[in-house]
Amino acid sequence: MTDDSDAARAYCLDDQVGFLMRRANQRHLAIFAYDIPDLTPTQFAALAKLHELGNTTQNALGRATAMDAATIKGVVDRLRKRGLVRGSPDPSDQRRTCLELTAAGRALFAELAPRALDVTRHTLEPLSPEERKQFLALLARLT
Amino acid sequence: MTDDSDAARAYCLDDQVGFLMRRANQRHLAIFAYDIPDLTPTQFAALAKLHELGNTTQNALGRATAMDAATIKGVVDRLRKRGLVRGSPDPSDQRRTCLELTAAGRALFAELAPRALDVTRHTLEPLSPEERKQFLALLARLT
DNA sequence: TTGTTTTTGTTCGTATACAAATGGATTTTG
DNA sequence: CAAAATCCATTTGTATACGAACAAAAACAA
Repeated sequence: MTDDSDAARAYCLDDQVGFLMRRANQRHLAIFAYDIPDLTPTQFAALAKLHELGNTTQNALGRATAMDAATIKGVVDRLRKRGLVRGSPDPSDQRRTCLELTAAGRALFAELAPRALDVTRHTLEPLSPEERKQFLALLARLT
Repeated sequence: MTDDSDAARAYCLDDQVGFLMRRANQRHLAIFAYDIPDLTPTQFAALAKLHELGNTTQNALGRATAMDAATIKGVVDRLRKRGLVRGSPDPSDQRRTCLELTAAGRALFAELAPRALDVTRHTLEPLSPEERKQFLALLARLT
């Protein structure tokens, strides 16, 4: 005899999207860390976007990689400290720092890109090719 | 004329599962924070599992909620500080602390459970009922 | 042109996350 | 039983995440 509400009795954590997404993400992060011990997923994302966009502003890179200003700052700081990214003042806007990949940054990205594609493959491995397409299409609509 | 590897040219961050999952999770977390400002998702997960399992050990609760020992400690500490969870030493095993919900914890869970179900609904809102089932089924296989 | 609003980058505070190391308690094993 | 392995909870260190506040610079408005 409980005095729980209906919802309290009906609520099952293991069936909630949030919990499933968190666990799926944990599994993905473990795969990433195993396949690419060199960088964290966010650091690699910043590297990849900087490679894709060419020179960019720090906050713009943050928006392109879905990180807020405070988060992208830390990520860029660590990439700069490792000599993978370089910043120079923007003459047309004194607030901005223009970011670009260093030679080492480009080289590392070229080395890691194929492994990053493997990470995606390994993450989706439990699904059939058809299911992978479905999953990615549905997932993209929840962003 | 670039000297990029094929993979470096083929790599598109926005198409990678990891990036999509991270963004879908961000959207979900924003929905959660809006619908349930009282607790964080992890804190609520711990509350819900403790409600579901009854009295439990701290590490066992961590395993049930997919948090490692260091993470669940912080979560439980904050729940205890707010008087939602109470701990007592386990007489049969001196290493353990037995956790249980307080009356306030049970009351808060009963109040929040229906809203937590709304969070799941809101998160999956962009999908049709059929697509939601598919998505959850596929997602569960990636955990 | 002056005053308002935005944007940029930074800092602070809080909350996950997890690796790694620790000390104490329990269990397993030889 | 004694040694080894395991488990519990904790601590330290690093890395996302994000809200909030900030100063300086730029864009915009009246």
